Amino acid sequence: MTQAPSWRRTHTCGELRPVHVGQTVVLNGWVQSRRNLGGIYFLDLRDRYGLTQVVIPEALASVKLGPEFVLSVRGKVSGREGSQINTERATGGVEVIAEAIEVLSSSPPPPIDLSGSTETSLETRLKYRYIDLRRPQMQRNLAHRSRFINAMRRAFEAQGFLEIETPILTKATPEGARDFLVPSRVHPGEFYALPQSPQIFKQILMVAGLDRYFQVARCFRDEDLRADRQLEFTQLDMEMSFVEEEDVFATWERVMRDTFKDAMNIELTIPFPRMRWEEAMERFGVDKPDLRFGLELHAVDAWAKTCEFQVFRSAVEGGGRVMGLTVAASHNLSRKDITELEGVAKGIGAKGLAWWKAGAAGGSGPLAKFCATPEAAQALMSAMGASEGDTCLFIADRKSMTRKVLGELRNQLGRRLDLIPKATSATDPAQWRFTWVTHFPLFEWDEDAGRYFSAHHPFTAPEDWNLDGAMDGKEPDLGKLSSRAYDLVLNGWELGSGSVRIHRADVQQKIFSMLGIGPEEQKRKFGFFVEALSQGAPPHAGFALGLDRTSALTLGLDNIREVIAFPKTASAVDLMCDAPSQVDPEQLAEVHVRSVLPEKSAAEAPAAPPPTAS
RNA sequence: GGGGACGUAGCUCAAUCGGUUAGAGUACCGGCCUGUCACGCCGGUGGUUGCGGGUUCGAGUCCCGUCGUCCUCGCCA
Repeated sequence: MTQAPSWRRTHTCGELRPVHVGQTVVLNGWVQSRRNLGGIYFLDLRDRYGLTQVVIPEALASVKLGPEFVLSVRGKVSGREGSQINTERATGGVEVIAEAIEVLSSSPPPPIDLSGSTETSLETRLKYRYIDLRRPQMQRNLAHRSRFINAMRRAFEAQGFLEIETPILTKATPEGARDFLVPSRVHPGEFYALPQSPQIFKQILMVAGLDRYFQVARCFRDEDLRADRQLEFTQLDMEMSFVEEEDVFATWERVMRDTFKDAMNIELTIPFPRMRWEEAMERFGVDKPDLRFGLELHAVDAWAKTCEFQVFRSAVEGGGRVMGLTVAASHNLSRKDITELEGVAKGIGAKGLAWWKAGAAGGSGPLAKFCATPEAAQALMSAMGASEGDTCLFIADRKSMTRKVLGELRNQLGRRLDLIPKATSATDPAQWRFTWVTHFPLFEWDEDAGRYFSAHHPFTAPEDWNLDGAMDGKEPDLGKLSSRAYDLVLNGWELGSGSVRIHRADVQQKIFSMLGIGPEEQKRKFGFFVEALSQGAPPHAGFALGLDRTSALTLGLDNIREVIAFPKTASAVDLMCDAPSQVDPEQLAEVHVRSVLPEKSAAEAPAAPPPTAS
């Protein structure tokens, strides 16, 4: 009795080389393309590892083989000579002469072009994600992400960190983003929340003496989506005890250096620069500066205060700022460019955009008449760091608006004027400009709510443990307090954030009070946490890095959907499985929940749902 | 919640100022082809122009509504 030959592969589709010539092999994979020349018939078989050309002999030419059919091909490896060699392909020196073909699975023509000749809409890609993910580009993206995360894991383990899992079903957190709620079947009327981050748990792990924790943690925030934001996202979360900022920075710098080397063969230079939040805002207008180009903001308040231009003077006298950007003459910024930039500025909320073509003799443009004297012109050029013929752009407004507008203009000009240097090679470390931004404000005023909120989160240590006298019963200006929160910024993207934490129960309670959370509410929502802090909490600090963003950025992509296997659309829908969706009334009853739809939807509810496109 | 862009064949797109039977490439099907590798050549199938209403002699095109996708502001401790 003879055993039927197995369909199982002996090699992958990216594996065969001239050294295998003469061997009988079995390949498994998807039909990428067919080229039937009549007397000879070629087929490319694809799997995650590559493409291999298969030659179909006459005897097998009648087997129906459509694109994306899944095959097992048994055959002999044959060498290719001269012009037959495909130098574009790793397996191009060989081909497999098929002796037997088994169709493991068939397929209709795919709705997504897998040859790479046309770009399919994201909508179709997400609906048929299982086909989209067959594309080599997507497989490369996911492989890169996997390598990157695993390299980080090794780097943390090498530094003595323990990977510890924390709950997904947890307690709703007041403050911050909207929670996803999960009704409890066992406890009618009560809800779990999905974690916005493992924040409280990792701090408690420090209280528990675990000393060094990390986790690849899924986080959930029920807020609107963006190209760089999903409802659920992944962080490399960590926390460490008996440390301060510099210890956290040094740990992460080693991790990033090792990870970039390991996953991408890039030699990062460490340490990364540090700058206080105030410095970042003053020099770049944003808290996540792109350091790949200059074009820094210049303060011209002193000049503005004494000039004849009423808009500038009143801005400064009213407590605002006058600042500007200097665009080198070589960029030939046109009137049309300036008009467009003014549109951008107004879109953000600026009242206008003043400009001046710098010149010792007064220059030109709307500001020229205020620079009529050589002294005034010279002083403005000096304040703006401008040379003859440079174009200066000015915003005069409230401090925060001035920075915000110029920060955005700076970023746009960076792109429009091509100020970002091109990488000299794939492993050029100069294209990765990291920086730490430190000492963010502790609180931010919320106009609508009429109260202060934590700028980072309420567990962030203040720069001054005495809270500028608040611990002694005084009442400081909350808007002026600095925190020990920090961000890691790469090329203008916020990769992650963290802080030194409050390890003192009394300070934690004081912060809650400052946020308007009274003793009762504190006890109900954070009682267990404050109690933990009061029972031997070590000083500790931590950080969390957004892995979706980091994976995308290190692949040169600006949309995190390209590094997430099953992402959601801008309206938070999973197009493949059509989630969210209605559930059976029995299911709702079981968890003691009844839907109360908004007016409009409620009126439509009895009608049949519209048919979905098929 | 606000703003902008888009929605036409399985896929990617075109269709002038509102005017003939809505086209092309690709895919698919059939035929030819012995060295292709996005094979080539010939032929063919394929459309409720997202959906609903309106204006008009006439709507893919204009108007209103609605649904969906993308970007963005708000939001995202």
